[in-house]
Amino acid sequence: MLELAVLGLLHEGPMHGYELRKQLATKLGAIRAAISYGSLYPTLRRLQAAGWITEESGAKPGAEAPPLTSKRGRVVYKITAEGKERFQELLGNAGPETYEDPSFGVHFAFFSRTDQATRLRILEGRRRRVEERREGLRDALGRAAERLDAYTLELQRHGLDACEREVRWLEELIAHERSGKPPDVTPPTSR
Amino acid sequence: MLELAVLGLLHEGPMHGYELRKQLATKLGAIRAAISYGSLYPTLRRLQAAGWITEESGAKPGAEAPPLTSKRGRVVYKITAEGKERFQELLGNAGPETYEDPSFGVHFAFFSRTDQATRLRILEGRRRRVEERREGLRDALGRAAERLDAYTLELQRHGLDACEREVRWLEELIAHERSGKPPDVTPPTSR
DNA sequence: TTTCCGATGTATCGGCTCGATACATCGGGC
DNA sequence: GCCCGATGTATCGAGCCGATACATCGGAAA
Repeated sequence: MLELAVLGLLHEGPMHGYELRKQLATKLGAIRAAISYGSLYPTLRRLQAAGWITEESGAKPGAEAPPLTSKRGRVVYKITAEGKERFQELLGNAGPETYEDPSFGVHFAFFSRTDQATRLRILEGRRRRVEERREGLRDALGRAAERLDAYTLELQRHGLDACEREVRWLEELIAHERSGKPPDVTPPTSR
Repeated sequence: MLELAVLGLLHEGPMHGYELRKQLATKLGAIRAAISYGSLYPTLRRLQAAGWITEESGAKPGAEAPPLTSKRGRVVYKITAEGKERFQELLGNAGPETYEDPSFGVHFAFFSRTDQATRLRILEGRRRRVEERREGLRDALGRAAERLDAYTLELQRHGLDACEREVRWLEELIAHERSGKPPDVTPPTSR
């Protein structure tokens, strides 16, 4: 999940870890408040070991040359050609078949880099999963209503409401997507 | 998080792992579809090592005596007195200060075993966290609106909507809680 | 001026949870 | 008699998190 997000951000330009985390926070702010460094740095290692990204030690040879920090300078990461391929591959793969799947949000956040057919496939997959969960909650509210206390039932109702709302949201997105007109997408400094 | 849920369920009677997972699925259905065995069994080990629960090997000395399974019979877990104390302690502790905190739902699901003051404290804590997240998303939508593409913005809007909805839900619950009248709580076979 | 603090920055560690997998039994339908 | 789905216990590797450590830098307060 982080793999996709990191590749997606580095696709827009080289960055060091701290900056990556901040960008992640705004780009994925709707999914998760912030990414832990305990996840980020190991992910960067994995990506580097796999050859998807490379490390460029801080001091650029260009304009502002002074090595910004004396000891252990900032490490700038850059996506490779293989990394871009990997990114496209990950964009197409739907996440696991669970409702709690956090990767849907990541996929969605990078929809402006995804072709319409894939967008539709991902949206419909998500809809199916949310619908399944919705049915499960409806059953639970109907079947075992007497065996659960009022608070638990209230929680289920709230969960059911959230599911119904998300399904409607997805329906709108799917309809909009099918209508051919992709929304006014302004790809962020797409290069 | 699982610790609280398992203690809460075993509080209502002894159970073996498989049954525990099923009960968990209905009780926490609004939080998480199902709990992985890869989480459940290690949790049972931890609880047992800490002395919160004990293991009663399957065959009861009572009526249906035949050892239900020949090899490796089902293992029935039972909460201890210390376990009940621990459960009450956990009920009072609010989870971490994050929005994604899954333990809020678990706390809520066991509200019928919680005193009203604690219920209010937990609800207000949750409200504060969701409000903070809501403000963060509002800022992001206002401030960096031009720097993000249409899909990312749509995702943020949906997240913001969910936050506002949850705050309203919490407001209602808090008002109801403050009005003194605890909802028609029917504690499930409280013993 | 010195001191202190918050932002910037990299990194590890233990612990929890997940999905996949393995293995075994039981009851019922074909 | 056979197979299959539900029941049942259990482990493994991997991902992610929160806590923690350490270090620098600019500016505000003292």
